[in-house]
Amino acid sequence: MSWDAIYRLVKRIPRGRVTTYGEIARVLKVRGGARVVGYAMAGSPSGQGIPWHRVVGAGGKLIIREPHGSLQRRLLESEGVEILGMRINYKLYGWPPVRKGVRKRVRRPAKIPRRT
DNA sequence: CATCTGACGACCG
DNA sequence: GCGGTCGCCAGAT
Repeated sequence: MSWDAIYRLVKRIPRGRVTTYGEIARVLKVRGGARVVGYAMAGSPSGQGIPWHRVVGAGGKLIIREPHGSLQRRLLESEGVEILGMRINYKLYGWPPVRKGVRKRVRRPAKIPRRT
């Protein structure tokens, strides 16, 4: 897994929305899971428009320690994301990375060949 | 090669 | 809901 793929996905997060390390890990099938995604973000090259601040912990928790924590907080608030304590209302601001045009199609029990 | 350290997350009490 | 544990794995030492 190249971190580049992670960065590309993060770039797609719209302003005012957030997603989680775990989500990214699942969608891109990162071997190391969420933790490695966090590691990738920590090493994300600055000045390349990567909105790292839009990536939060599971459930919308802000887990970044200082000195970047407060920065993330500021950036998010400037985008209109409401922060309560150390967390965000993920139900409201969460952005699903998955292309959900593809809803899970429930397998119809196909018509039972009715014998007469 | 052995250990340690995380911008994580699921679980459990 | 909150803190503690444990599993995860990629670098750093």
